[in-house]
Amino acid sequence: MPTKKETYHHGDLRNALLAAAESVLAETGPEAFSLRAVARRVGVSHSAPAHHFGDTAGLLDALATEGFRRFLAAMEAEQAVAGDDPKERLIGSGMGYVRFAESAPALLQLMFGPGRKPDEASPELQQAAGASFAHLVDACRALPGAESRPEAELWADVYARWSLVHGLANLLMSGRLKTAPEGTGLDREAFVHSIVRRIAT
Amino acid sequence: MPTKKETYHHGDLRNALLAAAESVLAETGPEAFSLRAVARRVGVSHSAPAHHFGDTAGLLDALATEGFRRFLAAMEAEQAVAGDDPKERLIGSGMGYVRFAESAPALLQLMFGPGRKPDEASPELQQAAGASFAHLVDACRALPGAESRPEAELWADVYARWSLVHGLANLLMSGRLKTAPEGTGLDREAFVHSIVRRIAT
DNA sequence: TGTACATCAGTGAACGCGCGTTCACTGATGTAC
DNA sequence: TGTACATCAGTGAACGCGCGTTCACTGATGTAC
Repeated sequence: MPTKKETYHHGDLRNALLAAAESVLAETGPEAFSLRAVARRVGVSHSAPAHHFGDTAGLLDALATEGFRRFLAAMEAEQAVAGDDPKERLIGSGMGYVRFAESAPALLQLMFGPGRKPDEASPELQQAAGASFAHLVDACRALPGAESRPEAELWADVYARWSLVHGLANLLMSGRLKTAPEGTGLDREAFVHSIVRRIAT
Repeated sequence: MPTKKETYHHGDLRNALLAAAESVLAETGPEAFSLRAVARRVGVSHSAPAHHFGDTAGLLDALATEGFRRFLAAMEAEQAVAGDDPKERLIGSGMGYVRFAESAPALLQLMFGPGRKPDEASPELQQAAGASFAHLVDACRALPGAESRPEAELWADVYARWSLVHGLANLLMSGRLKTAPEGTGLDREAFVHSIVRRIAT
């Protein structure tokens, strides 16, 4: 009586491979990423991944797609907690963005990093990424007074907010803001929040 | 009579290797980077790079150091052109930041990307990176009214500005802002400038 | 309910490749006398 | 000015390694009758 079902067929190998790929990416970095390393982690033959994803790019593409879905979910969750005020909701989304970056940095790097040009991605990936962008645009357009602003300024607002939060996420991920600067009297979380809050001004 | 001096000794192999490393990084991406590829490009034996840099990490560390120096020079140059007004000078630095990112994206990725944690870098690299950060802080402290702001807000200003410009640079590099959005009536350069300008508000 | 067969999921040996590292070497340069 | 010798810069063959890809295979599952 085996503890696990030790069947020849895995049953959910595709998802297991995705999860393992994320771990490998997080633990060993993108340089050391390989299909064989992923297969090894799942305990499956090294040629199994190709069955599901074709090649490395296929696996990473699928992983990035899943990443964007979780990313959007993280922003929506924090936004929902923030209540009804459009400003607070926008700030909530921003905090969701940053928290996702801290909880899954390797994934965010994969999603936004170089080498994965948006227009070369699979349709699923493009759609998932597009939904995240739409979320941001909606949150900006919901701000009071947004409808009366010129289009050029509105778009500059959108990209400035995106840039700020995206840049902050990257600085945090690359270890450039491990603690709040001395003299602020804030802990890191509060300091980060005080920066993110500026997207709603 | 050979066209070039075909001496056994290269003469300036170290710099030639750095330049080649940058090209390789830019053209084939960090995944395909290898000491052998760099040596090949310079036309030198594959074991020559190890003579100068020890290993891959040593070469990349040296390249990142050079990157930070050029990065700072780019910001200082644009700042100098901007004139005397502290706001305009800050905006100039920001534009220098963004332009450097567009002219040498692979280098900026190397400098700020994951895997090169700042506190594991060589002293030269840390110093070059520190000088760039100091440049930003100085530009912020030179703004009118800066001396009367609370320390916590001043630091939040610094990091918010850095985040915005750094995030914008990354979005540009990853191909997410190839043209200004429709309806803005701006070209890309002007749109980018309208975003960067917000760091001086 | 039983049987035959097609399809699907995963195996594992084999291959060729580019990599980093090592090491004995050789050509060029600088310095001491 | 000439010679000897140490040092430095770069060579190239060899090695072992992990990789992606290929391919004939086998075990499990589903479907038709």
